[in-house]
Amino acid sequence: MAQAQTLSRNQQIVLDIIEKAKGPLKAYSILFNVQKKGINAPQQIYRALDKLIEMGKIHKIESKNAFVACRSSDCEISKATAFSICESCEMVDEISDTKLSKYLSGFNHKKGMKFKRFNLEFFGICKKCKKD
Amino acid sequence: MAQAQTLSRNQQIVLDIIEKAKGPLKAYSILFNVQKKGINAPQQIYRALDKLIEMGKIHKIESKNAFVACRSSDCEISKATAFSICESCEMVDEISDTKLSKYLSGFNHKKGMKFKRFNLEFFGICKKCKKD
DNA sequence: TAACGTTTGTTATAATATAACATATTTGAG
DNA sequence: CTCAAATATGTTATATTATAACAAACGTTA
Ligand SMILES: [Zn+2]
Ligand SMILES: [Zn+2]
Ligand SMILES: [Zn+2]
Ligand SMILES: [Zn+2]
Repeated sequence: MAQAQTLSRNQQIVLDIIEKAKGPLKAYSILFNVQKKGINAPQQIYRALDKLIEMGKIHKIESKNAFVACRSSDCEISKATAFSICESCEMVDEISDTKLSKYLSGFNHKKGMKFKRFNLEFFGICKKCKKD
Repeated sequence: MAQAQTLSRNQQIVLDIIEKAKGPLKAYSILFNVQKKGINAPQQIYRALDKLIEMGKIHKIESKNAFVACRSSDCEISKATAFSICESCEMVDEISDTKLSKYLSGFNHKKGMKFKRFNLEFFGICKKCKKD
């Protein structure tokens, strides 16, 4: 189980950067952004990322190998995540839709497998990019 | 648009290996398995994989960076994919559920984004692993 | 045949992620 | 408080995944 709230120094640094970002961040771009703060090695980034994911503070966008802050608060500690992803500008938006979440959480596999977690990624072109 | 059916030599070699496999295969493990057939470089594998994905013959399991053959035939050329993944034995099963697929294909984002494609990955422990 | 698109081969390198080990810091039971 | 356990850090090296760039061969089809 993850600790309640207190973040360690590196975890806080990494979380701050991800929360401030307008879009998903990649691990090495985080690394380059924090080298002035004394973090020098990928391990330090990946360890912080792992913990932040466990705590539900951030999510990994699997199709992009990138990380976003959780804005949703009801995504049940990363057990039920859904995102919309613009294929043009790379924008990622966390989808917080109770109906969708319930539908998928209740979905049962024909072959009897009980699911503990899911991740859903939608792709398209966002409104902003359509105008261009 | 992808070509109708004819696969090139390398594409066929790669597809054969993926279809024969019991589970998802990683690009470099495919590479090691085909070196006897004269394929020597990652590029050759990745190029074949890209084309096979376009044609809907295989899918990429994003959370595992691995590839499986399509068994479903109605997954609309990789525009609507869903998988169940065992976190213990790494087994991957393509979910072919019309209701689920329709529900998600019809899902519309509150912010007006129209989706062209989705990928859904469920995680749990499969029946076989539960027995152990 | 000539032109075009597609596939192949090849070398090099970029980007993403983990292993392994030594230290330091925090936490909590006794 | 005090010591032991758990957690976090720093660091070097390496593994894994993926793409860039360029030259040559092949397969259309006009
Ligand atoms: Zn969330
Ligand atoms: Zn966009
Ligand atoms: Zn399929
Ligand atoms: Zn299993």
